[in-house]
Amino acid sequence: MKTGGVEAGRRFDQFRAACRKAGVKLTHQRLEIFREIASSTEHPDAETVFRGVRARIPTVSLDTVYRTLWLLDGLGLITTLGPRRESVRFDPNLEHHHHYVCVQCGLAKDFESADLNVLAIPASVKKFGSVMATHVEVRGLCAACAKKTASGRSKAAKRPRRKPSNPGGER
Amino acid sequence: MKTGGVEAGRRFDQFRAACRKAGVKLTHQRLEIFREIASSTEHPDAETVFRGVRARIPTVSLDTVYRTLWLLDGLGLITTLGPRRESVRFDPNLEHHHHYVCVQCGLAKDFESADLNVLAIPASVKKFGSVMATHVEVRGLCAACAKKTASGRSKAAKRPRRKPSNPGGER
DNA sequence: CTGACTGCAAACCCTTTGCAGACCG
DNA sequence: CGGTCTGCAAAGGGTTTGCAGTCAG
Repeated sequence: MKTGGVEAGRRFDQFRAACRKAGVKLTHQRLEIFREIASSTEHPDAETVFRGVRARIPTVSLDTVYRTLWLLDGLGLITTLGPRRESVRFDPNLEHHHHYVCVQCGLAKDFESADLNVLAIPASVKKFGSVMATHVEVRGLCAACAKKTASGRSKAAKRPRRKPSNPGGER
Repeated sequence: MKTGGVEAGRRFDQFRAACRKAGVKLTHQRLEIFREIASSTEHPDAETVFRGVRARIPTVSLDTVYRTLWLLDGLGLITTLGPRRESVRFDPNLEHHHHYVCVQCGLAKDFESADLNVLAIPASVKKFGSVMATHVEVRGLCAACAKKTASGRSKAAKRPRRKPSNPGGER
């Protein structure tokens, strides 16, 4: 399973260009780690990427994989799925509802919408398995963060490694 | 911010009934932990619930909070947000896309849909902050899990504490 | 050559678990 | 009273970091 050669080539160029621009070095490890994740149609975790890369570079270390993955994330070449490294969050709302999530602080708010409860799901999804529920996640910058950010950098300059925010949300 | 007294009362009754039916004891700690999460409009993590409960029961321990939260989850009185305690997963797909997620094994697949890219978001969401993107998450039981489960219990009897599945997805 | 990068191992944080005493029913 | 449940402390597992040697530019 790998993406077409042409597409892949374009992504590699993007990668090189991004590295150059960001002034980061283009190492063998980084190239292979990028290849591994870019060719994956799944959403691997670090360990999985690690195993894949290790097949070609037996000496890579898991930490390098982590470092590189976050680097790629910082360069905007990949993203993360769901909340970045956070603790599990519990939800007392049992109604069918949707979420607004702040991309910066992780604030999560519920909202309801009858329209969104009955979305038309493409037939192609059926091949993955049964459909039990659908849920919309709206991402944006919450009011509080917008205020804070207004007087500073507009892009997240530094990726928040651990605990990017207050888990409880606003309050 | 707390839910109305009447609503809250109903939820407490539900809680008591569920405990009785499940044969679990109704302890002071559990009651307070339930009160804490049920009255929260946020989606607190265990630590946050812990802090709230500790204000009323100074001797509670964080582990009891964890145990109780998972118990409530098992009883169907609360749910968790996003993937349960898993490692961070990286996504090389930068296009606007949506996800199919298996509730059992955590398999995550991408799918695209022009219709879903342009959902009408309720105006009420605006009050939370800016809207940058919307993303639909379809939950269901993937084909592989459905096959496995076919010959056994239909409900998840035991909550998978750690690493509920293979992070890489199918393959 | 030189600063950035890697690998190693130890540190960290969140979460879970074993055990003895406390408590619900 | 008996079986659960709690609190404590220690183990676990994923992720990050400090350091010295290595490599890209």
